[in-house]
Amino acid sequence: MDVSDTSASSLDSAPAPVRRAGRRSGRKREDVLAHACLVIGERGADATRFADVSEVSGVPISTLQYYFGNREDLLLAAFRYAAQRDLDGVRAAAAALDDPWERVQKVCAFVVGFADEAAPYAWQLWVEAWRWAQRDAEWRTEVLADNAEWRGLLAETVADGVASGRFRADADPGRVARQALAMVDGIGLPIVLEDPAVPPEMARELLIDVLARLLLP
Amino acid sequence: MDVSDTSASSLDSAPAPVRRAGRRSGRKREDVLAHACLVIGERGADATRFADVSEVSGVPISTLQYYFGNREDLLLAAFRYAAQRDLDGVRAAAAALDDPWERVQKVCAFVVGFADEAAPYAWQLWVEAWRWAQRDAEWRTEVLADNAEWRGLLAETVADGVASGRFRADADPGRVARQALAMVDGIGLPIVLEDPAVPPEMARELLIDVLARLLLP
Amino acid sequence: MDVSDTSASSLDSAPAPVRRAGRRSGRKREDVLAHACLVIGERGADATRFADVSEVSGVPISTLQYYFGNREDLLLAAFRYAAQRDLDGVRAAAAALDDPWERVQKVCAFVVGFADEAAPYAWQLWVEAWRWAQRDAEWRTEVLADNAEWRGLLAETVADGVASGRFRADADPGRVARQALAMVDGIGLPIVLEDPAVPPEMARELLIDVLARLLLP
Amino acid sequence: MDVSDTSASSLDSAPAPVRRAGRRSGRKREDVLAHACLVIGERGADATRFADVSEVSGVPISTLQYYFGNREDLLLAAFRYAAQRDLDGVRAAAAALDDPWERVQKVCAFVVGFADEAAPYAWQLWVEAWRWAQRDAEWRTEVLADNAEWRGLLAETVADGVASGRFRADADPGRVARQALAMVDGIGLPIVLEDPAVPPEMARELLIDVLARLLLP
DNA sequence: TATGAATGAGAGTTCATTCAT
DNA sequence: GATGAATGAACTCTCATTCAT
Repeated sequence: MDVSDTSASSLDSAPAPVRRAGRRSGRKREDVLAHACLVIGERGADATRFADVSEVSGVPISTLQYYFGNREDLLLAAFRYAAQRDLDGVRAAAAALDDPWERVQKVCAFVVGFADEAAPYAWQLWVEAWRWAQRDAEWRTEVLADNAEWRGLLAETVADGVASGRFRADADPGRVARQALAMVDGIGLPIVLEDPAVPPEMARELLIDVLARLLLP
Repeated sequence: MDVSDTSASSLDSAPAPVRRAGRRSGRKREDVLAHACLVIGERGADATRFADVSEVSGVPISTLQYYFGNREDLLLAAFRYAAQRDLDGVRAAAAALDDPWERVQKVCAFVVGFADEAAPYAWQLWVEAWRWAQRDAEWRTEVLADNAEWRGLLAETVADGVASGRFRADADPGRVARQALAMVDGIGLPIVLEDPAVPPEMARELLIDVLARLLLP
Repeated sequence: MDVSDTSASSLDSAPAPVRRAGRRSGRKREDVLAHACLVIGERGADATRFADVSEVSGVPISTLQYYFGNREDLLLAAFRYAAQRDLDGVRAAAAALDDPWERVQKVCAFVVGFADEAAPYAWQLWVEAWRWAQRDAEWRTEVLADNAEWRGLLAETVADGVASGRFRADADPGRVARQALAMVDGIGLPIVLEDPAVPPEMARELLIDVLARLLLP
Repeated sequence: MDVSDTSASSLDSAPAPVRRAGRRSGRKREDVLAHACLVIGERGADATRFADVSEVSGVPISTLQYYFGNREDLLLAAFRYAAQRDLDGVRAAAAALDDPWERVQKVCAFVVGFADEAAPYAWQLWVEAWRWAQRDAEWRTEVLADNAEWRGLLAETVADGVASGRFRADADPGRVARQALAMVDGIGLPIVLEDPAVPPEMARELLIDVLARLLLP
């Protein structure tokens, strides 16, 4: 649980920033954010100090403040970065699949960490974001917008499947997307807590079962 | 968002402790915990200071420490208190219902705050507990045990319904309980965030729809 | 260095109170003081809390306060107890010796811990007393009086030796007593610090050498 | 006994830092340490709070912590500073004297505060250091090293005197140094306590008498 | 642009002490 | 006479932030 101890495991393996930003400073900024996400996932947002991010990213504290201003601004920037990155990732992964049923499963699996492409600490960052969104308007906007993106992604896929006849004709894309998202969020809980009563394999199966009842003819 | 400002709204309406404990200190202890739960729900556990609980409950800081020792121990005690209280509440509410289908709906509705008997901030406390459980073994144990209780409650009801023929004969109580719980946890999210895309009434309907597909013949 | 850890070594072996006080409470009081001395020697007076003495002696904190009043009063009482006990001890030990030269050595050896009769932590308690005496009038009085006792004891012995011809005729009892006491106090330092440059055996020899130069013909 | 009251007497007369360090912070750091030594000497190390040093030195508490980290580290740094300063002082004073006998007296007189060059509270700081050294390994190392320096200084001087024939030919520098140091430490006690039975002039004379017996032919 | 130095605000914790029984 | 409950005071320490360079 200690960042400095896990340096060998995950915090050092910050995924290389996805897009090659033009400006050099943008490059460094993204690097910092990727590291910040790791710290947030590891410690939790409330417990994430400038000092932590500084230590992990190698960037001096005052430089972090120069870049991001507030501590809270840094946190929000990190969440925005992660949200975008995850969305980019899942879109890329989904685009490679033709079958709507497989696409739905991929999208759902992504957040919870089933998929290999899943970003580290994706679900933990989600929980952190929820918490802040409950109490901060700016975060709330951000989270709701992100939620809408995911919902749209799912709805679109569902609509595809309905159109192609792969899914039940009476499946309402918007409704099912909301239900699927809820299932995903809910089934993620025991996974992250490593609840022995709901091992990952069972969780996946239970999730897919619900999805099937909602979608498959 | 400020506790002292909202004192008129909810923080003062600490629910009267349920059982009249024999010891005077036990009485006061529970009172403090009820108040602490309100603060935690309002501010979040990380942001809950001794000073906040002291102010809201009227008990001096050093007395809080005398009672609970650590700040973290206070937090954990509050969660334990809330978990037990909610469980007691939902059990009482469910016991009054004969129809398994209505019982299932009542139990599910309880957590998310649909039901009138629902404890204040029940869902917020849940999220807080999840977060801590991710990083603290003691919390994890507590949360998993509590999860098991709810799962058991649901499974039991499902089994009743299957036995009475109210539910589909092929409904596996354990499986459905896990799925229902996931759905409840997941659908709570947009409710708490007051996501305009998923208003409470829709959330309830979407939840019940899934439950119906899982249970009803 | 931890009291609770050394419970097996020394803190439990509180020497049985010397005199059989008439009152039962006096008995318990002495017992507490003997324990308090151990804690003071182990931790230092400043770091000696009511809680420590309570834990070691088994007497509740409020009872300690009921007995001794202030924390400082407890400390002072403990020092008085130890000082008297040590003085009683060394007088008894010295009385058993006929030869003044042996008596002098016995008295000197007592404080530093050479002698078997030496009380536990005698020297540590001395240092603690010095420190407090520098800043507190009451302690100062106590320490000076105790110093005078030891000086008198030594002077008396020196006078005996001079009278009996065992010591140099020109040895001034008062002067030599002061010098001997200084030597004792000074040579105790490396012993307590376990200075490898001045092992106990060497310390004893160096001390006796000086005494010999002062006293022997 | 109160620092704020005695500000006019001694605490304001912080000796100007000896060497003009290059860095500005080094300058300020030394200044703080000089002040800290005064507080420690006045109050005792255990009773020395950040607030005291802050008030006397005019440096904010958080800055003290920024400089030294811990309270204990501040204390240790202060002792190191004082030890070095005293050693430098006595070496300078001794270097000015040709006669070994005078040099020995000067060195011995220094610690106890006879000499004019003596640092304020030198002996009090010694006692504080002893106490901590009994219970803390780091302090012990420091104190033993410092002790060794003083012993070496004395032994060197004795060897000089023996070589020059000023001292007895059979005087063993190492032995005599140990004995002299013990005498110095021991005779300092009544001086600091202002024991009326051993006024400073008598203490000095008693000390020199012993030294003479050890060294002079 | 980037960074080290410095500092104020705030929090947890310890501990002696008071009070009621 | 003896003891548990309760509480205020004091202190250390962490951390975000400001300022100067």
